[in-house]
Formats: sequence, C-alpha cells, structure tokens
Amino acid sequence: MKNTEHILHNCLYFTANSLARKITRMADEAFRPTGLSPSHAFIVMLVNDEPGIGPKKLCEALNLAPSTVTRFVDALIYKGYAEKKMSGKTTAVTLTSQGQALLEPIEAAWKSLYLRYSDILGEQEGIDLTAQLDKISKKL
Amino acid sequence: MKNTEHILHNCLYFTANSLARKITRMADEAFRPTGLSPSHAFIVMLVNDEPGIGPKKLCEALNLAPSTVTRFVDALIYKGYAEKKMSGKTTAVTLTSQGQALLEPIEAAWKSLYLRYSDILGEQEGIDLTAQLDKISKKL
DNA sequence: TTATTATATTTGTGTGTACAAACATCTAAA
DNA sequence: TTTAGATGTTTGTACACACAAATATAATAA
Repeated sequence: MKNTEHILHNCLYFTANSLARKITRMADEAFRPTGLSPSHAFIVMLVNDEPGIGPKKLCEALNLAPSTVTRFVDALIYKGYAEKKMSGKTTAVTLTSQGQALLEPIEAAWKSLYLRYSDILGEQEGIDLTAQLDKISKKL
Repeated sequence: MKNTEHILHNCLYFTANSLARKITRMADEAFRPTGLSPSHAFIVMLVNDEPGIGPKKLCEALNLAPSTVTRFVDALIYKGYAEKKMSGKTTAVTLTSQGQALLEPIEAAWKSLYLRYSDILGEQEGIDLTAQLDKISKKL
C-alpha cells in the first residue's frame, strides 16, 4: 500500500464513511420490502410512538437537519402514509392507517438488518460497536 | 426515551451514519481552506502518489463507486487540477502543477482534522476507533 | 477470424442530506 | 402595545454518492 492509502485508513473521516456506506447498502436492501428508505421508516416508527410529534423532535431524535425532516415527512405524506396539521408555529405529524400498516414490515426489516450484520460481526461485537459509535457520536 | 429511540441507538445503521455525518461536517470544515471536499482531496493525494492511476484503482482505494470517481476526477479537471488521457479502455489521471500546489494545504487540512477529533476523543482512542472501523468495514 | 465474454469507464437518473435564507409565530422587554 | 429577539418550519439550492444501463475496448474460445 502506498503512502496515501495508509493515511486514508488512519483517518476517522474515511473509515467512518466507508463503514456508513456499507451498512447503508445493507439497510437499503433490508428495508426495500417496506418501500421506504431506513430514515423514512424511522420517522414512521417515531410518529407511531408519539402521534402529533413535530419536526423539531424528529430531527433531534434522528440527528438530522430540520430541513431534511421536513422533506422526509412531506414524502411520507405524498405517499399517503402520514398527515400534518400546522397550528401556529408548530406542526403535528400523525400516521394514516396506511402508514400504520407499515409498522410490521418495518419491524421485520429492522430485524433482518440486525440479524444480517450480527451474523457477520457476531452479535455481541455488533452490539458493542453500536454502543461505542453511539457514545462517540454524541461526543463529537 | 421512547421505544423507537432505543431501537435507533441500538441500530448500527443509525449510529454509523450519525457518526459519519458528524465527522463529515468536521472534515468539510477542515478541508474548506483547500477549496476541495475531503474526497476530492484524497483523489489528489492518490494521484500524486501514483501518477497515471486510473478510476478503477482510485475507486478501490477510496471505497467509492466507479461512477462517483469519474465525476470527482472530472470536477478536478474542470477546476484545472488534473488531466486525463484515455488510451484504449483505460484512463490515466495526472495532476497539473496547480493540482500539485494543493498538496500542502491538503496535508495541513488533514492534520487539522486529525488534531481536532483527537482532541475530543483522545488521540489513542481516535486511533483505536479508526482501526476498528477500518477492520469492520472490510468485513461487511 | 469471428463470436463471446470480461473489464474499464462514462452517462442518465435518482436519493439522501446539508446550509443558508425566508417565513411565520411566539415571548418578553420597552 | 409596539418592537426585538428567539424559536419552529419550510424553501431554494447544491453536493455526495449510488445503481443501472450504455459504451468501448480487450481477451479468449470457437
């Protein structure tokens, strides 16, 4: 390996993004049966947990920019899975019954993703890694 | 925290992408003085290491899709930092002198990024984490 | 030599995400 | 009560990437 390749593999930006791209590919496949991308699916789950939740809370929970959440919610609405009611400066998002019907396939997809990477990494290693990334992500 | 939030933080897809987004923001800032995004900068470094390198090798080194590399190289060419010569089915990428002039600022940017996250995580922790992500990324 | 398959690269197109600015509403101070 | 700032949300715009299909060339088998 040449010089620069060593630098790359010692660079957290590079390794973190490589990993993210790989796991994202797996996640996209796992969630394909739901017809949603993983992030959209997570919004469905969060809204189900707390009907009437607004973009602010969603973007905090998801670590996404507010504008991103707006667009994801709008996409869900466009597909008939969610609704929003604006009152004053806040917005309340809820699921339609079609949206609720997604919950089961989403859970199945999430489990299949979990199993798939646990199978490769070992379940405990996967759990440890995830916890570590979560902790470090909060620090940065 | 509600149910779904727990699920998220136990999901490798979610934590890996959260981390990637944060470190990407730091990297973008660190590389801003170079006028390049980190990935573009890495291409400059790789081409400098091995003048005449082609897209295939670049995309293997960077873990990026070939189409992505094509466009990044084209962007560098457009900005006057690189050139390519096609011969047969392969393409040879080289740096212009303007491109070579970027090497110093790029190295400085890379170091500043490294220092910045080392400062937050502790240098050894950063190194360990990076190595771990590298290893796991290869497995997946 | 021709036909077939494999390899390298590019192009068309779409998705995920961000930042900055605009917009709207609420709150608190003057 | 008007004004100024703070907060929540959306829109304009742009970038990083990917997948699949198209293109071009090389290598190999018939």
